[in-house]
Parts: sequence; C-alpha cells; structure tokens
Amino acid sequence: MSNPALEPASTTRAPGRPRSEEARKAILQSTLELLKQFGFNDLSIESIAGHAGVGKATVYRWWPNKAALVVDAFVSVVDAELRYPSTGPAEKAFREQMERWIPIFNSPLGKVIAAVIGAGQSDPEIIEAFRAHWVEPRRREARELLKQSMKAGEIRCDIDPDTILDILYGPLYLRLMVHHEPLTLELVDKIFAMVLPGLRPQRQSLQR
Amino acid sequence: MSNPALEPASTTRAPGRPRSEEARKAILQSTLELLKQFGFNDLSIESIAGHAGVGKATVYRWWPNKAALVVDAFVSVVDAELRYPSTGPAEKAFREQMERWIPIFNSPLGKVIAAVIGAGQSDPEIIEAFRAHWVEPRRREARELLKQSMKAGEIRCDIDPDTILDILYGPLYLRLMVHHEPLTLELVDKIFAMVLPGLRPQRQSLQR
Amino acid sequence: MSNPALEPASTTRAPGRPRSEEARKAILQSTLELLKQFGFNDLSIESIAGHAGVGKATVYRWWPNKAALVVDAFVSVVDAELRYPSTGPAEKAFREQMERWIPIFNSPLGKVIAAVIGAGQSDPEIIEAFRAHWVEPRRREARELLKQSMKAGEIRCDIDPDTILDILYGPLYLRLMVHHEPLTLELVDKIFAMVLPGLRPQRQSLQR
Amino acid sequence: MSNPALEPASTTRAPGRPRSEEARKAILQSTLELLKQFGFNDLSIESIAGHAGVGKATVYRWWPNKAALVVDAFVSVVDAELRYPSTGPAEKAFREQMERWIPIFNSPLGKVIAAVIGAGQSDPEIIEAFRAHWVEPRRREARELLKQSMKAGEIRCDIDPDTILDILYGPLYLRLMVHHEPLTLELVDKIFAMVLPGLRPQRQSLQR
DNA sequence: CAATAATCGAGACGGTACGTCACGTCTTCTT
DNA sequence: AAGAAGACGTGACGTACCGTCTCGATTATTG
Repeated sequence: MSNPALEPASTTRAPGRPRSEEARKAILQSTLELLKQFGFNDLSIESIAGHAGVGKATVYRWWPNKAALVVDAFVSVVDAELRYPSTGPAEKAFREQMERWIPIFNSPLGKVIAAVIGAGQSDPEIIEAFRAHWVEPRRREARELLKQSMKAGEIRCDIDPDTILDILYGPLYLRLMVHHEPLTLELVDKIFAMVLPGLRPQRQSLQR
Repeated sequence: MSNPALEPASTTRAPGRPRSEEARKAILQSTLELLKQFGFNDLSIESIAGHAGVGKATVYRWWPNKAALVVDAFVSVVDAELRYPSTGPAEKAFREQMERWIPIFNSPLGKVIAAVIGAGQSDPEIIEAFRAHWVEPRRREARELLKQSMKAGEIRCDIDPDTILDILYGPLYLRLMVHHEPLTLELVDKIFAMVLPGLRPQRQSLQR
Repeated sequence: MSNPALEPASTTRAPGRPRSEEARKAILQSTLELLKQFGFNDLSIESIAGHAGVGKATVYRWWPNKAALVVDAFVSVVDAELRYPSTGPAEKAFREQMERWIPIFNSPLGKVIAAVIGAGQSDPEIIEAFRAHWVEPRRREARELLKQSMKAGEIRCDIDPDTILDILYGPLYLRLMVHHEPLTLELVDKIFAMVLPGLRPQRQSLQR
Repeated sequence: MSNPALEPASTTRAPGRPRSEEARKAILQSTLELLKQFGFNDLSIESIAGHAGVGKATVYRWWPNKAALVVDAFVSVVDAELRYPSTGPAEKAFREQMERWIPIFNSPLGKVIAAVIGAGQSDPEIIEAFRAHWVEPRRREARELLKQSMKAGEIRCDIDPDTILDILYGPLYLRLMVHHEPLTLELVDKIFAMVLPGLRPQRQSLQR
C-alpha cells in the first residue's frame, strides 16, 4: 500500500532521517481503535493524530487520505490472521467456519469490517482492498474445499463455488450491516437447514 | 417521517404560511441528483440547498440530517413501485420479485441504496431510517405472503420468515456492496436452485 | 476600509442576516489588545478570534488578512482622537505638542504605532493607511500653524513645513522604533535647543 | 555574532570537519536574494536552505533565527563600506556621510534595512541585532568624531552626541519607513540648514 | 381588512476539521 | 564534527460545512 519496502530492493538507503516505525504503528493502532468507536464518518485525522501522539503532518506524509489509512489499518490487523482452515466433510467444515464467524462479527472487529464495507461504498479503492485482503484469502481456501467435495460427489457441481459461498455468507453480512436481526449461532443452524437439501447432488439441476 | 399528511386528519388547517411543496420537491430532486454525482460522503446540505434554490434552514426544518433526507429522497422515487404481487404461489412470487431487483440494484438507484447502507455504518440513525423506510415496508408484505404459504403447507414452517428472507436476499446485498461478482438474473436462478429443496416442508426439521 | 456603509446609500437592506456589530467591535478590540502584547508577527488570527469569542471564519469574512485587520483596528482607535490643536507662538505650540507625545509613545499605544509602522514595511497598504489616518491628519494642522508663523515672520520660510516636521519628529520615531535611547521629555528640550536657532529667519538661507 | 574568528586566537584548530565557507556564503547570498524578492515576512528559512542547496540544520547551527541571519546578510554586504572619514571638520564629514546614505536608502538595501527595523517591532532580538551590528558600529565612530569636535570647540558640548545623531538621522529613517516624502539630497541640505546654527557653541545652553 | 403566525430566501454566526506550510529539532548516512 | 537530507511534533494558515440564528418578504388563517 504505502510500503516503500515493496519498491525494488535497493542496497542504498534513502538519505535523510528514516521513517519512524513507532509513529506508523501508533497511527494504525489509533485508527483501528477510533474506527471501532466512531465509525468511518466521524473519524477525523486530527483525532487519530492526537490519539497516537503524532503530528497531523506525519499522517498526511504517508497516507493521502482517511480511506487509505483505514484500509492500511484494516489490512495490517487482518492480513495474516483469522484464517481457520478446516478439513473433513465440507458440510461440517463450513458449519464450523460460519459458527466461528458469529462471535467475530459481534466483536469490535465486526464493527471495523462493517465500517470498511460502508466506507467502500464511497471509495472504490477501499472496497477493492477489502476484497483483496479480506474476502479473497478466505474464499480461496473455501473454494478449494468445495471443489474437492464436488469431485467426491458430496455436493452438487452445477453451481459455482462462489455463488454457494454468497448464499451461505450473504445473510451474515446482511445482518452485520443492517442490524434488523441479531447475529446468533441459531442463524447458522437455520441457514444450513435451508441450504443443505439443495446442496446435495440433485437429479435435475437448475430446474425452474 | 417528515410528512405532515400523516398527522391525524384535522379539518382545521394550521395557521401561518403553509409548507412550500415546490421547495420540498426541489430539495428531494437535488438530493438525488447530487447524490448520484458525488456519493453520500461528498454530499453537503449546503450544496443541496444551493442547487435547489432554497434556504439552508428550509432543509433543516423538515429533515433532521443528511441521512434522513437521502433516505426520504430515494424512498420517494421507488415508493410506489416494487411491491410484491401478493397472490399466487410463494415461490413464483419471490422469484419474480427478486428478478425485478437485479436491474434496479445495477442502476444508479442501486448505488444510492449501497450508499445509504454504507453511511449507516457510521450513523445509527441512518441505518435505522433505512430499516424503517426501506426494508420494513417490503418485509411486511413478504412476511405475510410467507406466513400464508406456511399455513397452506407449501413451505416449511420451522424457520421464521425473516431468516428465509435473509437467505434469499443476503447474496444480492452482498454482491451489491462488495462487487466481487456481478449481479445477474442467473444468480437468482442459482439461489432458488439451492434454496428451494430446503424451503419445502421437511420430515425432520433443523437436524444437525 | 471594509465598511459597507461607505457604499452608495441604498434604502434597501441587503438580504440575509445582518452583520453582527458586537462581533466586529470585539474583534477590533481584541486585535489591539493582542497587538500590544505580541506585536504584529506573533499575532495570529486564531488567537484574535479566540480572544474575541468569535469564529475564525467571521474574521476572514470581513477582513482579507491580518494586515487589513490591524489597520482597521488602529484606525478605529485613532481616527478621531488624540488631536491636540494648539495656538499661540509656533515654538511654544510645537514644544507642548511634542512633550505630549512622549508619554503616548511610551504607552501601549506607542507599541501599536511601532507595530503598525513595522508591519507596514512588508505591506504597502498598511503604511499607506498609517500615513492617511495617523500622519496626515496631524500634519495638516501642524503645517497650517507653521505657515502662519512663517507669514508672521516668526520662523524662516525657506524650508518647507514637512521637512521641519520631519526634523522635529524624526528623532522621536527613531527612538520609538530602535530603542537605542529612552524617550524622555529631556529629548524634546535637546531637540529644541538644537533646532530653534536654525528655525528663526536666517540672513542667508540654505548656505553650504 | 556567528564569527568564530572573533574567538581568542588559538593555534590548535577545533577537531572535526571545519565549517564550510561555501555553505556560509551561499546562505547569506540566498538570504539577500530572497529577501529582496519576498520581503522579510514571506521569507522562510526553509526556502533559504533550499535555494542555497544547504541543509536546514546548517542554517540553524550558525544563526539563532531569521532576524540574525538577515542582519548578518546585509551587514556582510555593507560592512566594509560606509565608514566615516574620521578626519576633517565634523560638519563636512557628517554632511558627506549623510549624502552617501541617500542613494543607499533608496536602493534595495534600503528596503532590507526597513524590513529589519520593521521585523524588530515584533521581535526584541531582531532590533537588538540591528542595534548591535548596524547602528552601534557606525555610531561608535561618529560619536568619537563629535567628541573631538566638541573638545576643539567646533560644536556645542551641552548636548550628548547620541542625541545630535538622532536629530541628524531621525528624519532620514522616518522617510525611509513612512514614505510620506522622498529621500533626496536636498533633504540633507535642509537638515543642515536647520541644525547648523544650533550645532555651534551657544551662549546659554538648553534655555527654555 | 387588519393582525397574527409560520414559512420562505438569504446569509452571518460560533464552531470543527480539513489539508498545507513552515517552524525548530531530531536522526540517519556521507564527507 | 560538520555536511545534506528529510522525518518528526507543533501550531497557524485560509477554506468548507456544520447546524443555528436573525433579518425582510411572503402567504396563509383568524379576529
């Protein structure tokens, strides 16, 4: 993102005082904290700088705007963690996965995820970063698991894995964003009760 | 919301100059126009008032904040349309309804809906207004239709209607917000292919 | 200066909320106060607004920059006051005048005058305003008195009044600005001791 | 001020890399150049360093603030010139000296002097630097010349030399700062026409 | 037909945050 | 040790909107 380390490796350091790593970490940490508290709109660069004990200019030196900063903060916390690979029968694996999501969506991180998706509605870069750093890493594994299960004849193979995942996870994201109903473990049960029969191999596929 | 016509019908009119209907329309129209142009975040009440040729106070007199105004504006556009044909078999009714949503979600109005949900992640009042003026009116009818179908034994009755609706519409909203896959009519087909078997009355319900 | 009352008298008021006279006075008053304390350079619009209990935008609405504001403040305090007309023999009149200046130059107003001249070195408008509202009104009277004395044969008439005034007042302003020596009544005595002989009608004028 | 050469001459040089004389010259040169272009207020240390191809810290290492730097810069330009011819009759010496000032005050250097005095009204350090590095070196010689003339009975001795110098030079500085009248050679003539009679030994001194 | 009352437009008000700039200090590597 | 480079915390800049307010003008109902 704004990582100079990604530039072609040069043995010669840039001249001048190097960037303060403490400042960078404090800024990202404060961003997450205040994002949970206030959401994206009521989050001000000024308050982030103040909370991080950092000059406003230092924030603007490294991030062009609030959006880029929030994305960086979100990515930094989420990039390598929170992956729960599962094995065994697909049904059981997905049910376990989804049940693990419920408390996470209800935690402060859930608020951050919602805030990032929300902010992404005004800024294409944000939603793209969300897809690249959140959705896709998780989908990759899930897609693989689904394909194997399809090959094994456990689940129907006339519907692409991504759509299946949308059907399974769509309701969770909907409730995360709209708050019309609580996000409970029971919801997972009901989703599976509804979807399982249709998940198994069908005699005629995609019938109307 | 801001509709005095909903007050108890009184033959006696309030004294004083009545509200200007032209101003109201101009404000809502300008809101939609600028919303499509700039998105929710870069939309200012000041610019709406200016564009509508209206005093800022006139906006604030009738809408408490930007969110309420935006929700009102887009509700005013789609209020009359998009009601469920409340008769016929439930399956067919929902499928037709969802298919009608696809082009709408892909139109500028879809961007408005996404913007409102997005803004709602920072402001509880917004998401509440979205629920009250958008989700709930539509759910009310859909819920009724589902209940009748349950009574008629057409669909299983061990899962509450709201969850069923979350499963049906969740994928649509997810794609609307995240843009990881396109919103096509095919998606509706696949959702139904997956969900229909589980929608019919089951021998044992909610089995794990 | 920034006085709309100077526009061609119109019977119709401008639309909108009228300008707050209290705010205007508070701003000018605070400007003078802080100018005395900090001088021109260390005077910030931000502090003026804060001290006056006024929004920063209100200052910028009416004055384009710090310089215009300081000039306005200076003029407002100085425009009609501090004129000490004197009659009688020119020598005595001027000596009295100058002696009256000493305590004024040593007072806070002296600091303001010095600050305005100082600021005028970076901004032609300031020094012009200083000339128009401070120097010229006082010179006008002094010039008149000198001309009458010349006609009466009391003082030489081969040197223009303005140069005489520069010689009399130059030392005062020099000490006001440079602070190399104190501004005392004694200085006035010495100036007159030096200048009086040359002030009387000379046999040969401007001899080298 | 920042002249290590004034330190007690030591045969042993300080350890480490010696001060770069090129840097010093480039800084002073850039200061003068930018000062003429932008005036004192809009002159930034940052721009001086940039223009001189020098690190900001190098400027701050040798000059405590902008004022000292500016004073140093313009002193460096005129340091060698403009010393009083310390012999001959005092009257003639001063007249010649003052006549030499007129074109200088009218040159860009005059603007610099005015800018420094102006800036000094906000910052005591500036006016002090001006006194120490500009006024005093010149006064020292002039004072000496006056004292010798007093001893020789050429000029009155009941008025201290500094006051005499204020009377002679006050009008010049006044016109330099206020611009109400032009600075011409004629002015010098008039000053001497006015002051000379009072400069000679008087029968009764300081009479009122 | 006035008096009253609520609306309208316009735009000034006290604020808050914006993104930029320069300050004077610091931390790095190079000379 | 001094050089350049340039990041650091700080604080003021001038701008844009916020939501509230005060104007005169307009448009209705009520006495």
